[in-house]
Order: sequence, then C-alpha cells, then structure tokens
Amino acid sequence: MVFQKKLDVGFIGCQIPTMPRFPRSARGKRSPPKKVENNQMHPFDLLATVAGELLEKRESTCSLYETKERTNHVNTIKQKHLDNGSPSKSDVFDQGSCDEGSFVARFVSHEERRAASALALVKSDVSEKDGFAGKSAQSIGILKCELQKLKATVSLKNDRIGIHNLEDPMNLDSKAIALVSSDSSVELTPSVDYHSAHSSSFQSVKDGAELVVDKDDDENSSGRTHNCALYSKAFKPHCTVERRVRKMTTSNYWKADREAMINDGEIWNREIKPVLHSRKLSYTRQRTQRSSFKRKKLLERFSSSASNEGFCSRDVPDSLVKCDTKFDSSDPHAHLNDAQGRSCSTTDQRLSYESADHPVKLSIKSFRVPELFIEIPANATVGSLKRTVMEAVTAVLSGGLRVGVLLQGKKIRDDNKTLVQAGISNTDKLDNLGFTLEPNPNRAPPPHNSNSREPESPNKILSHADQATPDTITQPPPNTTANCTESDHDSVHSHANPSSSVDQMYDNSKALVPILAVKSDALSVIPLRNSRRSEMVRRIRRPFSVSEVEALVQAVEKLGTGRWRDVKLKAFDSVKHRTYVDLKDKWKTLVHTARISPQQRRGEPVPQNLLDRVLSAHAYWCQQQAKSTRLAEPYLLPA
DNA sequence: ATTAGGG
DNA sequence: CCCTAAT
Repeated sequence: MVFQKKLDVGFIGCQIPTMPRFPRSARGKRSPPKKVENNQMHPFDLLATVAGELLEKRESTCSLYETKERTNHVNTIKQKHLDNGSPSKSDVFDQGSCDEGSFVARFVSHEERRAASALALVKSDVSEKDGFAGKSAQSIGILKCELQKLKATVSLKNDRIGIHNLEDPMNLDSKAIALVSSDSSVELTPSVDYHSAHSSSFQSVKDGAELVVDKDDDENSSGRTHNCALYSKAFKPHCTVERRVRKMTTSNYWKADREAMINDGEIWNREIKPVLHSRKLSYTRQRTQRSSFKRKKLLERFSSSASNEGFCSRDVPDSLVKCDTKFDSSDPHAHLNDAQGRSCSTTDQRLSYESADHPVKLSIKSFRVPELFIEIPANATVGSLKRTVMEAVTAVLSGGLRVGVLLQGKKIRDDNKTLVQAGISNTDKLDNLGFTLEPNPNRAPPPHNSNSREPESPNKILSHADQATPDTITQPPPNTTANCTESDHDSVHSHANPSSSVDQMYDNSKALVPILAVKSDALSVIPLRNSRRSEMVRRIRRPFSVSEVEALVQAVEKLGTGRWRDVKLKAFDSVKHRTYVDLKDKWKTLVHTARISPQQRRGEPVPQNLLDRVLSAHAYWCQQQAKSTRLAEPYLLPA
C-alpha cells in the first residue's frame, strides 16, 4: 500500500445526508448586491461578471444567497450553458439536482472561483480588443477546458487541502498554530492516484504536499532541535487562493492567472508562510514558556484546542456558507448527495431523532494513527525521513490493525451494541463519531523477532541504565548486574506487544514523532461544544509486561516508593511512553494486585514471587517513610 | 517538574 | 490511564 503525506489523517467526518441546508435566516445580513445586467450576455461573460463581483467583495459569497437577481442570472447561465452543450455541464453547473443556492455556493466557494476569475480575465481582455466574437473559438475552448479541469479537481483538491474555513484571519491563525505547534506531525493518507488524471493545477497541490521541515519550532523553545515539525504546504489556507485570484483579477492577464494557479505552492510559500510564521512564533513562545512536559501534553491534545479556535463556523454567520459549501465538494464520495445539503449549523436545529429505521450514513475520510516512534539521525535527509516514516507505518500496518470507534471521544468497546444503543444513530452525536486504527494486540509480532528470545528494548534499556547510573550506596553492584541479566532472559514484553516492531526504534530514540491528527477540513464538520472532549485522546494502553514489572520492582526495592523520577531514570529512562506517573500508578496497582486473591487478578499474570517482592518492598519503604516522618515531626505524634 | 492520591 | 492539588 502506498501512502502519501497529508495533514489530516486522523479525522473521520460523519455526515448526515438528510441534513437540510442552512435556513435563510441563519445566513445573516448581506449587503445589497451589485446589479448584474444584461441577460443577453454570453454565459461565460455572465459567469465572469458574477465572478468578478464575487471577487470584489469577500462577503459577496453570502450576498449571492440573498439575491434573487443573481439567482436568476445563475439560472440563465446554467440554462444557456446546458443548451450550448457545455462539456462541463455536469461539473460547474452541477448535476442539475441542486438548487440555485447550492449552485452558487459551489460556484463561489471553490476552484470555480478561479475558473470564474479566469473567465473574468478573458472577458475583460476580449472586450477591450476584438470583442467576444473575435476570439471566441480559441478562448472558449481554453475556458471550457479550464473550467472542466478546475472543476474536476475541486472536490479532490479541496479535500486534500483541507482548507474551507480560513478566510477569516483568526481561522488562519488557528490553523497556522495547528500546523506548527506540534513537535512533529506526519500524517498519512492513501495515495489514490487521482491527480494524474487531472490538471496541472492539481499537480501543484500534490507537489506542494512535500514534507517541510520547520526548525523554528524547537529552536525557539526547548532547544530540542531533533524534533522537527512537519507540515504540508498544501495545507494552505483558502485565503491564499482568494488573495491570488483577486490580485490576478485586476491584472487582466489570463496567462498570468493560469500560471498562478499552477504555482500554487510557490505562492503559498511566499505569501502566506511568513504570516504563519510570525503567528506561530508568538504562539509557541507563549506555550513553550512552560515545560516540555506540559508542551508535550498540549500537543497530544492539540487537535482539540485547534478545533475550538474558530473552525466551526456555527456561530459565525459569515462562515456559514463556507461551512455549507464545504460539504459540496470536499468529499468526493458524498458529492453526489450534496443536493440534500449538510452543514454543521443545522445539526442543532435538527431535532435529533433516533430511529432504527433511519440508516446511519457515515463518511470516513481518514483514520487516526495513534502513535509512531521513529528514530532518525538529525543529519538525515528528508527523503530518508519519509522512508523511515513509511517503514514505521508499514510495520504497524503489517502488524495487524483493528478499528476503534469513538463516540464523543469515548471508545465504544461493546461490539454487540447496535448503533442505536451506542448512540451512533443520534444525529447530535454523529458529529463526534470517529474511527481509529489501532495495533491489533492479538496479532503475531513481525517475523524477525518472533522466534528469538533476544532481549528487547526494555531490558536493553535496563542494562544501559544500570551501567550508566552508579549504584546507590544502599545496594551491592553485583546484585544489580545479575538481576539485569536475569531480566534479559525474561523478555516477554516485545512478544506480547504488537508494537514491538516499533519498540526497537525508540530504544535510544532521540526523535519522537507522534502522529497527530491536525484536523483540517474536517474541522468545520465538528461541532464545537463537545469537540474539546471528543478529541481528548487517551494514550494508548500499554500493559506492563512481566519484564517491565520486574524492572520496576527492582528499582523500587532499591530506591523506594517516593522517588518515582529516579525510578524512571533508572529503569525506564529510554522508554518514552512510561512516565514516572505511570510507574507510580503501576506500583500502586501492583501492590493492590499482590493483596487480592489470584482469582481476582486480571491481565497477564504477574509471577507470585514478584508480587511478594512488591509487598515486602512496599512494606519496607512505607515503614521507612513513617520513620523519617516521625523524626521530622516528633511533636505531631503524641496527639 | 515531581509527588501523592483520588477517579 | 487521567486529573489535580500541593510541593
């Protein structure tokens, strides 16, 4: 399977086909439309005129809705165009199944704008010279071609770019932050070869999707330069397109516009990136004042905060249309159903009816890949980074995957529930439905270590730690070494864990590359209220292996129960996913486990001798602690 | 950043 | 595992 980097892997949009369009009342006030004259204009001219006006005023996107006059013009265009046997009748002018509102929404919101812009340019060009008739054949041919081409790319491209709601600078900011504030995010999406069949303008998007290394993120903060932020140039805000189109509209130069379209990525780079950059800096600076731990935590949950920084336009009238139109073309599969209209704003206006009769229709855009650990030298090339990521992904995939279902951020574990029972038929909740891809724990580990009993990472790490850390005064060194060796043979860990193939990678890992789902186009689908919760992804559960338990016990025996940081450093220093809190928690559960009857225990059984050691060590250190407390606070005791 | 403890 | 209060 081939994968291509994309910025939103993680999200799965759910859409309810039967959702109505925005009610007119929800669209907000619009300024009175400019007059569009002349019903005898050539369709292309008319289209161009409308386009020109649209481009003149940002808010005109919405005003079109309110304009009967324009609607009529649009109808005229549509009709004439169809009569002319347009090659793109099923594209720009829709399948005839949508109303004018939908048509306009499409027309004004996506690549059509660019097409329209191009048309406008030609129009003005032509009218200034020989008139329309003079140039007609060639020009129209080009225009039709361009229209078709652009339209053909609309749904796919928009989907990939994932920018639908970013005309507002604030939204742009949020997006920028979303992009750059992750330590590193690489996301994957199946590389369907849809671009090859289409225009060069789409190709440019593909090219724009190259990995970009952003060093600033870390240089400006923690100084951990080994982490790099990865993001896609293709992840450019809609306003880029808008800006360019507007600029070109005034240039009167068709060719230039065309080139501009093709050079999307470059323009993005030049015009927008600096903006993102400065915003990003201020943002990250703010954040990185805090500890890297906090920061990491923030990043882990970033998608949720990003979703709350203005991406869902439910409350913003001006963006309602954008939200609406987003549905029109962002999802290639849902495209045909668009006439029914869907939007986030209507979500709450709709009465949520839960009926088993109603089929639940979901649109799965992508899956979230929880975590990947990648080790790569700082001087490695981006190409090798890509390959490494690829390998890691393949490793995970080949290890077996299962699908997880998240509703309102909570995992639905009961496979036997019906959708209704689980609440998946509830339209209110549907927007918070998500799917994840997870390593399958039942799957056999990759072949290369399936039959070897070689020590795996934890043990290896243990050895390192013991060598590196001089023993404390309390314990005899020889014992340590012996125990280490012993634990080396007790390597259950990697065999039980499907992610073991990846485990090896973070042995000495310097680079931790979490795959974060930076929500993009999906953002507008998610309602805000619960999104904070729904996006709170728990860390994946990683049961302690026996060897890990042993390492923990050993460390606690030596260090005591109040020094979890030291325990972590000593025994799990290189195991990134075990924090000292984890270790403390594990010890807590170990003590509990040791006290209950074996019948009550669950999970991988911990050898009784280990549990015994847990109890005795725990008793010992509790006693020690009590003693020192008593010494420190002698006067508190008598009472 | 760590520790301790409840959930 | 998560979340928090208290260090």
